[in-house]
Amino acid sequence: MSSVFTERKMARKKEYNEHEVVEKAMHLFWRNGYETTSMQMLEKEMGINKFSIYSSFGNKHGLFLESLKNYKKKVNLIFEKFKNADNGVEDIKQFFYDSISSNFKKDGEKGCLLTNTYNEFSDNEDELIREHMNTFMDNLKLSFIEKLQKDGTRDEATVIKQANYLLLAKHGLAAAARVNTPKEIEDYIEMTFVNI
Amino acid sequence: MSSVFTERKMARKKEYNEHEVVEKAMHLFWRNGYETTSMQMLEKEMGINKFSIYSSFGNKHGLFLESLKNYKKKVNLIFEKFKNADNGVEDIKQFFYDSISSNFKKDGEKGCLLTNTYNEFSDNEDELIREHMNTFMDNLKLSFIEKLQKDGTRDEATVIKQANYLLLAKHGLAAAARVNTPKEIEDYIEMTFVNI
DNA sequence: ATTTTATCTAAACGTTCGTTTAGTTATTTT
DNA sequence: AAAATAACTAAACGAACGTTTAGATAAAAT
Repeated sequence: MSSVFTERKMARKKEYNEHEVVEKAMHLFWRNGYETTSMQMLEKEMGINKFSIYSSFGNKHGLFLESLKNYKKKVNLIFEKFKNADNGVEDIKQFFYDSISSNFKKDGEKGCLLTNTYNEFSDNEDELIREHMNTFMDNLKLSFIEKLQKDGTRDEATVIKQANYLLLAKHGLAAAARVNTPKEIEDYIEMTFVNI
Repeated sequence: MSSVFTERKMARKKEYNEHEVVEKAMHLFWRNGYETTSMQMLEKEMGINKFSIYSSFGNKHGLFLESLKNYKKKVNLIFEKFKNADNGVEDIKQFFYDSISSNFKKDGEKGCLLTNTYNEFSDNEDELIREHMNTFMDNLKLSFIEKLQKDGTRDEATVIKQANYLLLAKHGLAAAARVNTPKEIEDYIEMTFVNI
């Protein structure tokens, strides 16, 4: 990744790896959300000084954006698997399972970082964050539509309606994953796909 | 309501009505959440001085609890209608519609205050808040179970599974109502009940 | 070997937060 | 009318926030 700023000739090596500290920051943001995570907590979790954070990422907001990008990379692995699969609606269900399995509390993480962020910033005018969220949601919806069109014989209206339904279900699922057990989530996914 | 503290003989009348200012505080908390709402904003919205807030409600947390109670009163009107109805599963669907209709953006409110609070405090150790949330969720689930048992011929396992499903759907719905349109929400509710 | 400069630590910055206090005003009690 | 006191205004409190700065350290360039 290297610094987000223009590279200069270096006089002293960085004692930390930027990718590693972003990974740690991401997990902290994931556990606590943006506002609740303080620079002091980040300093401790990332194991580097505030100055180092600022020189590498500009400010807290810049660090959060890098954390989001880092999270998106992981999500994209699942998303690519989903798009490359070829079992129609069954792929969507599998995608739900794959998404949720990564949403579970390895070390206190709650739900999906992207969905949490979408909710935390829903009434916020932060353009950069909204851009991240909207492209993510749009991509998801388009993929659902594509899968639904390829599979079975749905008319256009049904495809749109079911895609909307699945998008909301996915959103609700990620929110619910914050407070429900894997078993409850599993039942929910199965129920969701009975009528798709 | 009167003050949350013991009543004393008064030397000067309060120039505000406590119920009215709680109503205003509730709407502000609803729009912004607990942490994002500052005492300064509350002061302005409620139209009274900080001192008055503290003498009436103790602190920000006390004011929030009063706001939650106030919100619950409104929710309970819908909830009572639901419990007193006698059309089985159809009542649950109507309850979803009734709940959601109150979640829409009259003046920028986002979703359901109780669900928002449940999410905002999900990793918080605040006993009083958790108590509010848990009793609310438990009551909801019990009511769903009761309705499902009375209606049709479901076995015990199916009742439990469907009640869990509906609870998650309701939770997800309230979260989704923050960022989706009424039309999308309506489609979602209809889809939800196809296989119940 | 000396100079230069990026990175480090640690302290301090100005704001804003929730909360409290000091002093004034208005109403009740004597 | 005077005394007592609850409710008011406005200023101040300490703590925590995100951010910046001053000075020490270490590696590259000369």
